[in-house]
Amino acid sequence: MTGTTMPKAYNHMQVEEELYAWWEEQGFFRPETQIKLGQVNPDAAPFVISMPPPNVTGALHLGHAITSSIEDLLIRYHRMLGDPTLWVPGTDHAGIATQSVVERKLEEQGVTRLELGRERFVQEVWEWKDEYHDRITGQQKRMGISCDWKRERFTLDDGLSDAVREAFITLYNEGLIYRDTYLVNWSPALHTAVSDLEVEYHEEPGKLYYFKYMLADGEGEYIPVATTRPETILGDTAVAVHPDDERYRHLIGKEVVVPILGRRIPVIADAYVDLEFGTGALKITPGHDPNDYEIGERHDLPIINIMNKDATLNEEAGPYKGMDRFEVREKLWADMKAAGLTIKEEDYTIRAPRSQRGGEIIEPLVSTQWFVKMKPLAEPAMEVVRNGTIQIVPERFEKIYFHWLENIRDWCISRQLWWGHRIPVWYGPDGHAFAARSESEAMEQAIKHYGDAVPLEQDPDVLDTWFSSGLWPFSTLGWPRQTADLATYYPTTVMETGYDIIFFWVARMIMLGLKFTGEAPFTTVYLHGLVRDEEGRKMSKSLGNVLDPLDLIREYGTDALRFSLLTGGTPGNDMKLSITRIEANRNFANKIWNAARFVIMNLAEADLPLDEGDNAFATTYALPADDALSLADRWILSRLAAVSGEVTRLIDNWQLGEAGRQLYEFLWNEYCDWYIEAAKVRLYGEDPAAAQATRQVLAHVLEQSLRLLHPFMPFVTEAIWQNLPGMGRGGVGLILAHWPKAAGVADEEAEDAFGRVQEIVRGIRNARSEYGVEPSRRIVAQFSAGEFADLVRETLPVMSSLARLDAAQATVSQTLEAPDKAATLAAGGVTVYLPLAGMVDLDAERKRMEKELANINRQLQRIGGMLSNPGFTGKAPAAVVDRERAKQAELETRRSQLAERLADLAEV
RNA sequence: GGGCGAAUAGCUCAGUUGGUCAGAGCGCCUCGCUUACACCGAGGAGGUCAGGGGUUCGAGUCCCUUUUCGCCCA
Repeated sequence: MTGTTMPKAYNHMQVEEELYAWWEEQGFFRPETQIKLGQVNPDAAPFVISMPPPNVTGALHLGHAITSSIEDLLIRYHRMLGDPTLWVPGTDHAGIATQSVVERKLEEQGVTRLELGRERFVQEVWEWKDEYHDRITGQQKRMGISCDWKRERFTLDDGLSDAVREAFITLYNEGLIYRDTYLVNWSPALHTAVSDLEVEYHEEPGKLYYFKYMLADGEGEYIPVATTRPETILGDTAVAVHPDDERYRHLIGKEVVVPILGRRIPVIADAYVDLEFGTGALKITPGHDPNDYEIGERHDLPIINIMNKDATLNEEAGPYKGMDRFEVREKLWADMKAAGLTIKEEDYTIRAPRSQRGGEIIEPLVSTQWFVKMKPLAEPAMEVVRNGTIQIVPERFEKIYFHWLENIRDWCISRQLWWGHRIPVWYGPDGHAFAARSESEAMEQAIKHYGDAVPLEQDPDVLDTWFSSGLWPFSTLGWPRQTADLATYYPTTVMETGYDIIFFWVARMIMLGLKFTGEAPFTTVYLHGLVRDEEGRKMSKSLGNVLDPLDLIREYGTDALRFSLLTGGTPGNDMKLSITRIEANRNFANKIWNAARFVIMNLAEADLPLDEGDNAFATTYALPADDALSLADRWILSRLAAVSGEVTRLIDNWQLGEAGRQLYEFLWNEYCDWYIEAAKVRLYGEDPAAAQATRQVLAHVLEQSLRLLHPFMPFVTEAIWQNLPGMGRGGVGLILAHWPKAAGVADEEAEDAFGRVQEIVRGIRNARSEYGVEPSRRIVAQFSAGEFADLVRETLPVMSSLARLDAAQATVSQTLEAPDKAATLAAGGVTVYLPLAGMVDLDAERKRMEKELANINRQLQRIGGMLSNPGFTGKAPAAVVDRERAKQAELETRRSQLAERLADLAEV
């Protein structure tokens, strides 16, 4: 045994950054390198992922970490399969989010955006972007992601900006983009319109205010009305009642008087009114409520806008002009109370519309904005999912996807911001709009239109960030230019992201992808759940409870974090972060490290032949001839084949977590706990050929397992692999090694036989423990092994080592007269006597065996019931019935063994 | 109001064509510094798989229903 340079404990800090730099420098993340090195079949269909671009708002959180973990797993897996693999990274300018953080930062310095002016402000944001971009990519590198940094994009890059303009102009020319004055969601804090999706509704305690709408011509007659927003009374243009409502029918067509303002408005009938709610009469404010807006359209009601962009009231509010809306709510109500117009207030839970970004109350406000007509885009997007061109995983999200698209509304895409893609529209003096790629192009159009050059002014607004993100899968590959990348790598393969942006992003990419490229932008949508903190709270972009993955990486290592995120949950379901789990997975990395240390220490002197395989990337340690294999060797090889097949199948079926868990169990519980321990016997034994064969199997199984584990834990596996003698020749990394082919057939005989060995060893260990035998003491065992006598003889050295038997004193026979004072156990089809001189209490022994016997009888009864049921034997698959029969036979053997022994004991 | 998800050992969670599926990690109890690993090893305790009904030879696993929690949409 020689030494190794591998330290006793795996030190992730020592290897991760260095390995990452090496991978990147070698170009391993690029498909070009795969092709150049011959690692890949250049004609094979490429595997491509467009990375969901993180916002350049701030630091990454665990949501990004899970995205990185899953996507890198898929990328590494496919690269190892030999597919040309491309992962396109990038970042998103995140209009509202970034603009508001920079604004906040400036405000802290005592400067406002308006003071600075558009140009200088945007410059500030670019500086912010540069800083955070570097921070973000730095974090991603620490996560170990193997994306092609040379193809990195930013949504405001020139190329992507071209794509945005191209998309806008195309839609505009087709009439799918239009400008209109409409009731939109207005953020008074950010001074911009936002889309429906950017409004979140929160249930909050509020009040329902009941008051009197006095009839204009009645003697004190009034209609009672209830509202949660009294300030909107000032913008009312009607009061609506249900046409069938007996209470108010006689008032339809009459007029009522708006409190304080004294305007006269009509009482109208509309079936929208809910008879049960409030008083059954509804005040209508078309200018400040979406439902009222629709009712207003139906009845041709005037729209009165009472609000300024900052949510103070305007001159339409009469005496309340200049006051904030919430102030008015109080003041107006007080004034109405004084005027005797109020009835009552009651507590009421309101659904407050709040900005997804800043959390402020959103006000519905009429304003002129740009919209995308969605219906024509939605239909094809539904079709590609319906017909299977795109598969959504987990499938249940399809329903959500369809529901949204079926009820889609036009998309408000203009934002009154400075940070983003400027709307490519110029206006002539009369307001005529020209959509163009540049001002000069707009001028050409203007000259054609007006017959002469006129001063043009570009629309000051920018586009919704998601408009550019919606083009991401193809804009990053060069579109609208017909580049080689676009031809080769588009459509992409998998879109992997969180389910929370299925509407914001996924649906829009599908719609825009189909529209502009004629193809679905990817074939699979894989949606992961949200990572929550330990209290189960959502970790969201600017909520504040974000955990920096870097802290976890520093403490536990990237592999531990990745493995935890990958195996900690199931597809599409949220996951609470469990620190103890990360710790456990750190330990797992250490476990593998040490298993490898052990193997390598024993390998160093040995001359290990290689199995060249199909090519250098498949080269692994050769296995010894079949007849040189021990039972344990055959067993672990059979297990490796099974696990390798299962892991492959599970990844292909998107069961990434389950695949990881199987590897964990295989490596820890089978390879380390059983195989390595069993291998030590032959490794340190007298027979050099046996030792050599064992080394080969140890090395082979480890090497193949590292490949399987690499996509889950890239660093520790690569670090170990680089230490494996003979591997990594020619500067190749595990990162490019080929995925293990479903090797060898299952060796059922070996699995059955070794299973018996395990049962016997466990039985003996259990007995030792129960009798309190000192761990270090070697004990005598006598096997009455029946048909398994040969097996027991063959594996006696291993069992002796694992169960600390005195091999020299052990006896093995087919049948054996039971010794008088011995603990007895029936396991693996054999009876084992442990003559623990002076330690065996026969009464206790009897009790123990009776208990076990009872347990066996219980099981036999259940199986007997099943097997005697013609329904079961007739209908269940033969394999299931056979398995139960075999189980029954095993149990009957054990029962008779135990019964026999009990009978013996009875005579003592 | 509609839809979806979750409810499994003290805690965090697995369990995908219904037939060793009653599991893992952590925690807990007993031992142990055996030359890879104490970031470890061995043994052990612990759950009527939320309640009820149904389908089936057989159901955490499918259907219905109730309860609790969470999310999405209106």
